Amino acid sequence: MPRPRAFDERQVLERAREQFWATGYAGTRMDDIARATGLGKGSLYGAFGDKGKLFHRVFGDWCTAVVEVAEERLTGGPDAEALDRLSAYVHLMAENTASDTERRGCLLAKGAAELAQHDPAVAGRSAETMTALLALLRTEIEAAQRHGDIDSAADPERLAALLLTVVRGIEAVGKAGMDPETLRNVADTALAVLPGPEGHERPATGRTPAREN
Amino acid sequence: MPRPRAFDERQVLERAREQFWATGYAGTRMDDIARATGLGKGSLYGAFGDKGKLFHRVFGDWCTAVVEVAEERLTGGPDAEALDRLSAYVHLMAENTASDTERRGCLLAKGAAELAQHDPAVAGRSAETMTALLALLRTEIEAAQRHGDIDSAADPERLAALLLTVVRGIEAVGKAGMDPETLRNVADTALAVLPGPEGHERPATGRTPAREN
DNA sequence: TACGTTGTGGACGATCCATTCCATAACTGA
DNA sequence: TCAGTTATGGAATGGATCGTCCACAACGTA
Repeated sequence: MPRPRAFDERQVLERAREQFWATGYAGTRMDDIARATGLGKGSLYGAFGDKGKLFHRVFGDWCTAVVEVAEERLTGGPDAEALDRLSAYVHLMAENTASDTERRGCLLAKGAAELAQHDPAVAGRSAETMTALLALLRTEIEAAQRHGDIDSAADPERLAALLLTVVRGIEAVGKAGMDPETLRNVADTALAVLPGPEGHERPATGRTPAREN
Repeated sequence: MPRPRAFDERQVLERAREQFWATGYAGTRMDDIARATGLGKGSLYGAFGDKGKLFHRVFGDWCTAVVEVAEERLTGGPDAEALDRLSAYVHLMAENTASDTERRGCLLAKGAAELAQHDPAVAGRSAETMTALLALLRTEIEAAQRHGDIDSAADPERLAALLLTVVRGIEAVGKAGMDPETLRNVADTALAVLPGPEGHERPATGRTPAREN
């Protein structure tokens, strides 16, 4: 019986995300979001509560999406392809950062940097996300170890933590201004230095002939 | 002939840095800085210009300090100890993040995350800083290669980029909520997977017996 | 078709914040 | 001691911003 909403909630959240992403939490005005989404303030506040609640909603959805992307790329395949999946995932993350020409970085990192210290909800959500990513990486590393692509004497938890750190680090140095080519190389190198099965040296750490500096 | 300043500029900048560090750029009010430093607004504006200029000053000083710390730890020693210096540096950075109980992260990362996209000065300064750190790491890796501690077939530029990414990544995942013990382990693991001289396996990637999960 | 309920969007009020202003203080050189 | 110059700090200002409010719109139901 009531009047139905004239907007698509999903789309509004997307626009709001773009705005927070572009200008941060404190730097984003509710008027900006109203303009970006086409909604009036009344609808905005009526549907999502205040600025903080809206951000938490956007941030939470983003964290969920980050984990989902990792799940899609990493889970559900034969052990024989586990290393390939890991490689594809790390390269995908590097490519995302490398091609982020606006240098917005990741909303997760940006939001955590700005708010984690003072907002327990943001801190908790980002910690959860890290834990989830870590678990996914660890599972794949164990799979690769079973198949003999990674030294089974290595601690999968430690290697997973290292890969996660590299992935998040790529994002950080990308935002700090490192050039895209180097970012891609970092992904290569990180995968190349993973300890291979004992006695088998992996070659990919080698110098890139095309580079002159 | 003029009235002399009643404050120590260095100390004021330190306090201002603490404030920006704690609450970010947009989240810091000039009143906060006035209270934190004990200065009146007149003195503050008279001495440092506006909020933006003050932040640039603080940010620039911090970048300089970051590079200086790296220089102190990394440069000027025999090749035989280059790997030790690298190890000490990476562990120091991990320790800094691990012991940052307030989870403020690094002002460089925080400032870059918040402002690099819109403030060319911040973007440029952080990029410079990355380049300087990269060069320092590369030099030490080359030294370690000369001494035979790192496989001389590996590209020092790539390894340097990887280490820098790990160092900045430790900071990022630390802020995102990863526990200190894991952060320290990441530093260990990153150093352990550096390609040793050919044929010599490095053992430190192994599982940690004390861990039960 | 009339009514009740909820959505809509822009105007409004209260607050906040960066910056300026100014009366006064502190100091030096004459 | 006096004059000139800069520092000081708090009040004032002007603009921005969050959240509320309200008159009106749209829809289902009786």
